[in-house]
Amino acid sequence: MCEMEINGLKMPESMDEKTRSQLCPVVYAVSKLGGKWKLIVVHNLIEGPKRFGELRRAIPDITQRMLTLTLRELEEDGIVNREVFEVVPPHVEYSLTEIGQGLETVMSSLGDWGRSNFQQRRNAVA
Amino acid sequence: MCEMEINGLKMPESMDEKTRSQLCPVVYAVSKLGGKWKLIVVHNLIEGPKRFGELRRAIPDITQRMLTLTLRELEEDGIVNREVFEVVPPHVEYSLTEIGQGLETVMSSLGDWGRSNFQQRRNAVA
DNA sequence: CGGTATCCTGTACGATACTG
DNA sequence: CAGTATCGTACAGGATACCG
Repeated sequence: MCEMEINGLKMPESMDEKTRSQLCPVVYAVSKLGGKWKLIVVHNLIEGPKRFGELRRAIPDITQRMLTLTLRELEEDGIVNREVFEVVPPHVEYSLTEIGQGLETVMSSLGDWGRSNFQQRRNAVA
Repeated sequence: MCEMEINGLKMPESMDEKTRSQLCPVVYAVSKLGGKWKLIVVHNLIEGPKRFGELRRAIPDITQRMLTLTLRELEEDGIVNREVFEVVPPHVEYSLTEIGQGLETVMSSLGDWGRSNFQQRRNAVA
């Protein structure tokens, strides 16, 4: 289940359970996308590039600080691109890299699940 | 983008941005699956039911306490089923509910992304 | 075996103020 | 506009011990 190939080689049999589980692609993905805001920010960039302020308005509960930190980490992980236009007033645009766009199917399946789960549970109450 | 229907009705136009964003299915999904361990646990139940101890061994870094708490929350959210066999020694089995199984596509796309991202970034270094 | 019950801690996150 | 810089804290999560 948790196979992850490294340079075309499967994980060696000798590898212990712990290291093994840390190389699981799902575990790996979760480690990159964990935290309170990362998926939300990615979600908001799926449609196309957005400026800092646009993201801020689209995610009302996020603080300026957390938006900055989240974007920096996503950038470091090669998920988000940051483009600075040297004008006054400053203009900075964030967009998904190729890797980031690879998350589109994740986001849409997550959205599908959210919708149907929401429905089912509402119906259960009603 | 963040449409979520309630009893077949779209969100009213009058709803403000904040409430609106909280009804986004992606935001909803993330709120149910956030935290350090939920997706990992779900991932481990995709293949089929597992006992408490099996989960514990499959996720070496999780503490007994966090596994319990995580399973309880997943149960409360209708994602995981808990079945107790009244024998000695105790035997408890956890499995995915129908809602939980709906996460299969999420998990597999997440796994796909993890794999390819992992590859791309390794190749970039090499 | 599959848990609770306590106690404790780190850090992820928030609030506020300031700036190029 | 798009950020840092500081400071403060709640709470997610860990360690340990004990139990039916």
